Amino acid sequence: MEDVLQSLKRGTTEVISGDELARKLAASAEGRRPLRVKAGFDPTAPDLHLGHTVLIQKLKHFQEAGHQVVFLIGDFTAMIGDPTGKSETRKALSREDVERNASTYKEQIFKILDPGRTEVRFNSEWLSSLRIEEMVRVAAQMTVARMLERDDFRKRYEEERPISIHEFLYPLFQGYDSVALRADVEFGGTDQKFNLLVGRDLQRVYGQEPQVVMTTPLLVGLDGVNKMSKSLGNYVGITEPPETIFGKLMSVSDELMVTYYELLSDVSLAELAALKAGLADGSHHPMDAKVALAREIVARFHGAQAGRDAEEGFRKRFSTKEFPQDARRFDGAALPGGSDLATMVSRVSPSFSTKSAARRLIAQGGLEVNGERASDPALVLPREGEYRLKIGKKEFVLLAF
RNA sequence: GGAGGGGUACCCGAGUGGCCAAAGGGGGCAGACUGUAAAUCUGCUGGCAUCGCCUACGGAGGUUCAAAUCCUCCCCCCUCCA
Repeated sequence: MEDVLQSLKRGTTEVISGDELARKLAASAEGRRPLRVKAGFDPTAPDLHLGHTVLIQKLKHFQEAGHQVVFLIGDFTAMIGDPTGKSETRKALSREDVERNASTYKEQIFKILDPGRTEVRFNSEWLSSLRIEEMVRVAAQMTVARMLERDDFRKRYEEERPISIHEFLYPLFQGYDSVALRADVEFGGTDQKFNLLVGRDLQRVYGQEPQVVMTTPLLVGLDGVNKMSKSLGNYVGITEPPETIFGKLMSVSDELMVTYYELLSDVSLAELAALKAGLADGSHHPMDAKVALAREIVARFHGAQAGRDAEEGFRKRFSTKEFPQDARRFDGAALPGGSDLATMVSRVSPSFSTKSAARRLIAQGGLEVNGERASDPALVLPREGEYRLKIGKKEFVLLAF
């Protein structure tokens, strides 16, 4: 029992409260009633990345302990707009958009979660028909002063930046979701803490036992500074190709690698401690540790074989500097006659898509043709045979005439 | 309803008639170094091209030999007072 509790708490930042969780678990075991564990997601961005999986891994742990996961898609709350920071009004999603995004979600989360123990719900189910009287009742539970306790609201208020009224509704609706779902536990990132606590308050008002609130850390993105997010481009998407995931993970700093081990890996706490010790005294090479991590993550989403293949491809490409077998092919016939290197690169590479950019790249020594650096942008290659192009650091293309 | 502040390149932010394709920082890209790390150093960072040309400082007009900078109208954002 104690072991279960510890494993469920592992990796969380905060549990409010641990005692309540223990009590609920005990009651659950006794009454053979699984706990309802809720986590909410925004339907506008169905591309999950590793940052989301920190939380999903936790849900999985609950599932493995026999509990019921409720995967809530906030389709209604998304329609009124997400209050994070900017004043960009979200365009309303059509029913079809939401449905499509939801199925993408399912496809992705079921790489980790067990579909048989996962309930997928939409909050429009109860929110879109919520009577205005009911809404007033909900809103009456909250004061402006308390809202302003929330970190981002307070900051914006102090800095005299605008806060719209509807942003105040967001936490209320999220809390109401917990009432509607009769949640026993709610998970969220640490930035969700306030919202999660509102759920407790509302549940009390509705005569329910308050949910236990569990928060997970926000995963830092590949840049090592900002939280992982798609819009910042510092993410690893779980549907990305194996070699992309592998390559991205290999390029993180050693420091960040340790963080990733802590939050993403399945290695035990003991193994993790051993790893850290090894890194510290130099007996374990950081790159080996990084390879192992990358392999594990790739395997999680693409299978063990894909993990091994990605590792091998990576080693060949970068350690032995071998031209990759699976390099993208580009048909030389698509190039205009008499194309110089700059024109060629601009047509072939999505990263250097203007002639100016291509010219700069080449002049700076970022292009290799058949293993030789080619630094004259005006050079014209004979239109015959095949050329192995290395464009910049990461792009390999086989150009064939 | 009234008063004031503001919209500059991917982002932040300087620039108030020519020396402005626009300081500085961040980010990004490339090179060196490496473990395709990180840190560091160096260079580049609107487009097309042989001098040069085109596009660009919220939008549309105007003044001027010359406008991000001055004038007019419009759009948008923010703050304060009521």
